[in-house]
Amino acid sequence: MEQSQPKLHKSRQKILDAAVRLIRMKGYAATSVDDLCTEAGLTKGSFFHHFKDKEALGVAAAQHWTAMTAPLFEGAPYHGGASALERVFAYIDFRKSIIRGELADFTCLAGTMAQELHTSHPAVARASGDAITSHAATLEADIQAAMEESCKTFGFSAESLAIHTQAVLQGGFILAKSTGDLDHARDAVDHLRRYIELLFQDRSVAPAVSRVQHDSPLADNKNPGERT
Amino acid sequence: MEQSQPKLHKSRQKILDAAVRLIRMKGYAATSVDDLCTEAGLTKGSFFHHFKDKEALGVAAAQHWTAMTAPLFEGAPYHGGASALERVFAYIDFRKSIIRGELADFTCLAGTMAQELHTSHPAVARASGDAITSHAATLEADIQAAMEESCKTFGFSAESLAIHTQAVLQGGFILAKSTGDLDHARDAVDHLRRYIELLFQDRSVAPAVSRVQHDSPLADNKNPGERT
DNA sequence: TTGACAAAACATACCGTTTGGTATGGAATT
DNA sequence: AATTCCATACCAAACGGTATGTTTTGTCAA
Repeated sequence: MEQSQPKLHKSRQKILDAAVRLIRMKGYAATSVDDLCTEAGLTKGSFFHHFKDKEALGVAAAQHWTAMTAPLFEGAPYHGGASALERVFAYIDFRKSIIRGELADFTCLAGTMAQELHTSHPAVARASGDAITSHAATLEADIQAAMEESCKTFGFSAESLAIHTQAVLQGGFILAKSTGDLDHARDAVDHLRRYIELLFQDRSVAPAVSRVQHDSPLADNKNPGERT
Repeated sequence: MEQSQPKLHKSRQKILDAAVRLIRMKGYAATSVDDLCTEAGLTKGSFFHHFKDKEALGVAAAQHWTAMTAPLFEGAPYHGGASALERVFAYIDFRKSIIRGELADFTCLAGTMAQELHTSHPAVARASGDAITSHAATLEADIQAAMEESCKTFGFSAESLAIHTQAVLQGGFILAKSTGDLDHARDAVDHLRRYIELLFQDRSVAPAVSRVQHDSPLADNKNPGERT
C-alpha cells in the first residue's frame, strides 16, 4: 500500500506520466480518471488496480514528480560553476531558461496541486509540499556554501533562502497563468537573481564592476542554448 | 456590456461573499453550487437567477475580490509614510501582518482561481489576472516615486517591481498551503522587503559605465538583458 | 494453475443546469 | 384609487450528464 516504488510497472508509470501532464495543464479536479486512462491508453479497471482511489494517484503523482524532476536538475548543465555562488546563479538562470513554450511544460505540479487541494485532500498537499521542500533542499548546500564563502553575516538561513527561490518561482508561475504572459514568470526570476546578487555583493570592495560581467550567463539570453 | 455592478442585490452579494470564502478555502471545483447556496442561505434557483452559470460566478467573484480588497488596502494604515519608499515598506509590513489565522483569511482568491482555472475556464483566469494586476498598480505609483526620489538607475520598471511583490506573495501562499506553515509565507515577505531595501540602498544595479549622458530609454534594456 | 493485470459494462452519487411555480412591488391602466 | 399587468427575486424539485468507483470477465505469463 505505501511502498509504491519497488516495482514501477509500465502501466502504473504511464498513468503517472499522464497525471503529471494533464494535472499540470488542467488542474486536479478538471482531470478525470477517464482522461487519465485515455491519455495513458488504458482503462479504468487498470487504473483502480494500481491506485486505491484518485487521491492516492495524487499522492503518487507528487512523489513521481520529485522522482522525475530530480534527474532533470541533477543532469542540468549548471553544476559546473566554480564557486558555490556561481552554481546558485546557474540554477536560477537554468530555471529561467526553461520558461518557454506551453505553461504545462515548465510549471510545477506540486505547487498546482498544493494550491488546489490543501483543504480537500490534505494528503496530496502534504506530498506536494514534500516535493517542493525536497527540491529546495538540493539548493541549500550550494547556498550554505556560498554564504560561508562570502564571509558575511546574513539575517536568514540557507534553508530560508532556498525555499524562497521556490516561492518566487511559484509566484511567477501564477502570474504567468493569470495573465498568459510568460515574461511575468521570467521577470520574477530576474528579480530573484538580482536579490541574490545584492545579498552576496561585497560592499567594501569595488561594487558591481568586475563581478557583473564574469558571472553573468545571462549574456546568452539571445540564444538560449543552455538547455538541449 | 456588464450590468453587474449597478445594483448589488443583497442575495447576489451574499453569494459572492460565500464564493470568496469557500473558494479561498476549498478551491473552485471543490466548491459546489449547493455549497454556495447553503453558505449564502439561498437556493439554486436564486443562484442561477443571478449568474448565468458557475463560470460567470467565478468571473464575478474575481471582480468582487478587487472591489472588496481595494477598500481594505486604501483604508489600511500604511499610507502615512513620509517618503514614497516608506510607504512601500509600510505596504509590505502590512501584508506580512495580516498573515495569521486561517489560510482562507489571508490568501488570494485571484491567485487561487487563476492557478486552478487557467486552462479550463480562461475567462475566470483572465478576470483573476486583472485583479492581481490592478492591485499591483496601486503600488506602482509609490514605487515609481521612490525610484525617482532615490536618484538611481534601475534595470527594471516600477511596474515590474510592483508585479513582483505580488509574485512573491502568491508564492508565499503556495508554500504556506503546501506545508501548513504560515512562517513560510512570512519569510517570503521578509525576503521581499530585504530585496527592496538592498535595491534602494546599494548602488550596484546600474552598469555605471557611460550611459549617463545620453539617457535614451533604449539603453536601459542593455544591462539586465532579460526579456527574451 | 495461479495470480497479476486489462477491458468492458455497470452502479451510484453528485453536480450543474433547467423547469415550473410563487411572492412582491412598482408601473400602467382604468 | 383600485385593478391589472409584469418584471424581478426567489424557491422546490427534477433532469441529464458525468465522475468516481465496482464488478465481472478475460488474458497472459510464470
